[in-house]
Amino acid sequence: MNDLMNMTKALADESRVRVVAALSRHEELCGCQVVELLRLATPTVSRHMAVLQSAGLVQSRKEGRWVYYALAKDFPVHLRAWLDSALADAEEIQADRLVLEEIVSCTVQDLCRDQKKRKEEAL
Amino acid sequence: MNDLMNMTKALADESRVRVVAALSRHEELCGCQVVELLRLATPTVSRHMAVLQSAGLVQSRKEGRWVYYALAKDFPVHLRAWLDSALADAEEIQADRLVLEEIVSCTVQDLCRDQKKRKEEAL
DNA sequence: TTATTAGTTTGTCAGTTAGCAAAATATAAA
DNA sequence: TTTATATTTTGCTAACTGACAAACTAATAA
Repeated sequence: MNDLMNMTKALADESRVRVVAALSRHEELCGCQVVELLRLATPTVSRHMAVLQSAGLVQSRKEGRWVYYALAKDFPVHLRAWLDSALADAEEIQADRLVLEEIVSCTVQDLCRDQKKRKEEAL
Repeated sequence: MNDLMNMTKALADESRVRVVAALSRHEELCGCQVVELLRLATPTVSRHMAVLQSAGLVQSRKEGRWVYYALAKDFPVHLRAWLDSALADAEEIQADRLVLEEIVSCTVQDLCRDQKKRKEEAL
């Protein structure tokens, strides 16, 4: 029961569901790409990813300075089916899909550089 | 997306998941039976059932003084499959099953009478 | 080594939520 | 009508959660 509750609680947040939906289509996303998608502060995103990981819904691997996230290999099949059908025509997810195409069309290096620039301009 | 989030938030509470699991096996349960199962204060249970209903996971009908709850007719199929498999051998749910057998073995009238007695003794 | 940078951890604040008691509502029984 | 009773609503408190900034870690680059 505890395992299930960790999952339901992880899914009780819109940002985290959006990440799961994104990973359902994109195989792997690195931290800065998720930051770009959600447009939340880096620490907040890090927290969200930690919650998803400790719930067993997401796994990660580290490559150099970057952390790549993916759906857990044993992501519950029925859960995925439910999410897919429930989100099939959700506007927010469709918008995310467009943003994601942009995000993955450039290298993570370029993406990080752009983010840094934006952050500096915001001061 | 909003519909989905209402569901995930409704399921992000152990008591509410236990109720859904109970209704997955018992077709209909009245309010006092749910109180008996969860052993929470009546107002608390009423709140939980309201959350489940406004999420569209549970429906209710009123019969005299009693309110009977059931899983919503259009309860998402894949969600149900996920919950069933995830809770198949959860200890808490197995314990609930035994309690439920007791609960449904007497009439709601008798159950309410017992609850009233217990409440008076607690003063 | 020193500087840079992707990500995490910590501290704090605002908003949300589960819990109960008490009051209110609705329906049946006397 | 009055009483009893099953459930809901309201008001309150304590615990939890998401957000950010600032400090910290880990790993590459100069």
